[in-house]
This record gives sequence, C-alpha cells and structure tokens, in this order.
Amino acid sequence: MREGRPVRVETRHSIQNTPTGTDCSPPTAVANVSQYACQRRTTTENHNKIFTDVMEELAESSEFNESKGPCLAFRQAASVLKSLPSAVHCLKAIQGLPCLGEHTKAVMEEILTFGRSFKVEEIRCDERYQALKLFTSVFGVGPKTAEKWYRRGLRSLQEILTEPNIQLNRMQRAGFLYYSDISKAVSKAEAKAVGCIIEETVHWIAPDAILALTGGFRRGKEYGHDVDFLLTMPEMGKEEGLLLHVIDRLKDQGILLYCDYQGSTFDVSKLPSCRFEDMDCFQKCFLILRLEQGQVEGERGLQRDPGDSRGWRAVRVDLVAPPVDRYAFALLGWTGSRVGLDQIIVK
DNA sequence: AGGCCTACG
DNA sequence: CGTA
DNA sequence: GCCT
Repeated sequence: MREGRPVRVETRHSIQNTPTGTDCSPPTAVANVSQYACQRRTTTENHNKIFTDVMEELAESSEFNESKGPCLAFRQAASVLKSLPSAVHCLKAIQGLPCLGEHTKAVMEEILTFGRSFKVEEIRCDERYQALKLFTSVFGVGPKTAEKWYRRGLRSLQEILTEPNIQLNRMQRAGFLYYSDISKAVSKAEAKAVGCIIEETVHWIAPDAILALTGGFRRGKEYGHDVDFLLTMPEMGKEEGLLLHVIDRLKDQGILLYCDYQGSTFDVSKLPSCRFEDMDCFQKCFLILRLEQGQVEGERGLQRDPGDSRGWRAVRVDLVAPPVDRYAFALLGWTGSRVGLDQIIVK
C-alpha cells in the first residue's frame, strides 16, 4: 500500500495541550502521528472511512486529470486519517496533523455537516471518471491505458474484451482472466491456506527454510487484497535460487496462474553506502495462485453443488527473499518487540 | 516558487 | 507503462 | 493540495 511520501516532523504535529477541555475527541486521537507514513500507527480498522473514501476518490480523480500534486496530497491526507486510533468527530480533533490543509479540512467539514461531499458526488457522476475507474480496476491497467481506451469510445470491460484491435499484455490478460477473484478481498482463512501451500512447497525444497507471513494479515487484519511472505535460509547465501525453485515447484503443481519475478539487485560493490532499510533490492515475486476451496479452513467439503462454483479462486501473493541477516532485521521492524520470533515464523 | 519515491520488468 |  |  501505498501510504504516500514521508513528511517532516514538526513540534506542531504533536497534540497541543488543551487545558480548556473543549475538544470533542479523545486526546490520544491526534497524538503521535509520525513524520513517516511507514512509522505511523497501523490500525487494523480504519475509524475514519467516511473521510478516507472521499480523499481517495479525490486523489483518483486528480490522477485521472494528471494533477500529480493534488493526487499525492489527497493520498497523504487519507493515509494520515487512516492512522488515527479513533473517529474524528470535529475539526478541532485534527489540529496540528500533517497533510490536512485548508481544502482537505473544508471537505471534512462538509462531511461532518451533511454526511457527504458534493464535489465528490459530482465526480462520481462523471462518465469519464466512471470509465477510468473501471478500467484501472483491472490488474495491469493504469491511467494511461485507461485514458487511451476511453478516447477510443470504450466504456465497459466487455467492450474492451470484444474490441478486436486491442492487444493486452501478459499482466492485463491475467488481470481480465482473474478479474472477479482479484477484486474480491482475501479472507484470513484463505491467507492461512495460502501460507500452508507455500510452506509445504518451500519445505519440500529446503526443510530448514524460514517462512513468515507479513503485511496486513501479519498485523491481524481480517481481510486483505493480497498475501505477503518473507522467505529465507538460516545460512547466509543459501537463499540464492530458493525463490526460483519455489516458483518452479508452484508451476509443477499447476497452481501458478501468473508470475512476475524480480532478481536481487543487491550488490555491495555497487552500493555507494549501506542502506539496511532498503528492502527493494531483494529477490521477490508477484504471483497469482490458484487456491482450492477444499484447502481453506471452514470451507472443507461443504461443496454441495459442484456445478455452482469452480471450487477454487485466484489470490495475489507476494514473496520476498532477503539474506537472513536482513530478514531478521526486517521482521523485527515489522513485528515490534511484543511478539516473539516463534510466533511469526510459520513452521 | 517549486517539489511531490524508485526500481524493476 | 504498471506494480509494489 | 500541502509544505518549505
């Protein structure tokens, strides 16, 4: 997810003392909003959905209008609001928070007063916005491609698939093929089932390999849009080639529907300075896996009508394979001191 | 007034 | 260009 | 649009 860019910390970003007691939100609501999006409190539930939905629509609309600045600003505003531990009930409660300026606050006031934003409702009615939103909801389709299709007069996904002169790339073909599955949220039970499959595959290759769930489900979320794992070997360097082996095995099992592999770009001799926190250089892959319904806890053998559904669904899965020293560092960073390694390593 | 991730495929 |  |  993407949480937007870091914001410099200021003393005013911390809550001011409110000795008069006129604030109408818990005092903790505004305290401790970090300078960095990645350091902000990541709550399991979003307590300000009524605001963040609108901010994200404004961001999307800005993106479609190629207004990069406003797009970023609305995304950051949404990110800050999502990090709050409780719902905002009056504007006073967000005093001093970063990324919430004049315009954003005006929109929020409108929502507090009328329960809706009229500007956003206008945007939602716009034909171009609707089409671009629909097109970009396909995995592999961004604003440029969506705009191209819109200018050709296309309006529905069916029209895209029917149009003979459109050549979809590999990513987009997967996007259309598994559209409804990928659009659907992944449940915790499904994430666990994916974990079992990856675990079995990984340990078949290397019994001492270490696999850990990360991302939203690691933080205890009930639903997510993909499932993330960290994978490594206890002995430094042994993780080389492991990820490609895993991908081969998934292929052999016939459950690999899509695979985008990125080799490691970590090179000590090339790096000007050691950046421990740079996770982007590790081996990783973005997959779409076929998950059998029978593998999911709670859905075992409940299939009364086999003709009713396929008996499986597609799930987006990310695997990252750092060397073990970085792995430990990354896990501790994501996990915090309260959870032990035994709780986060899938065994 | 000017910036607003980046690296990879 | 699109992804994370 | 928000911040510097």
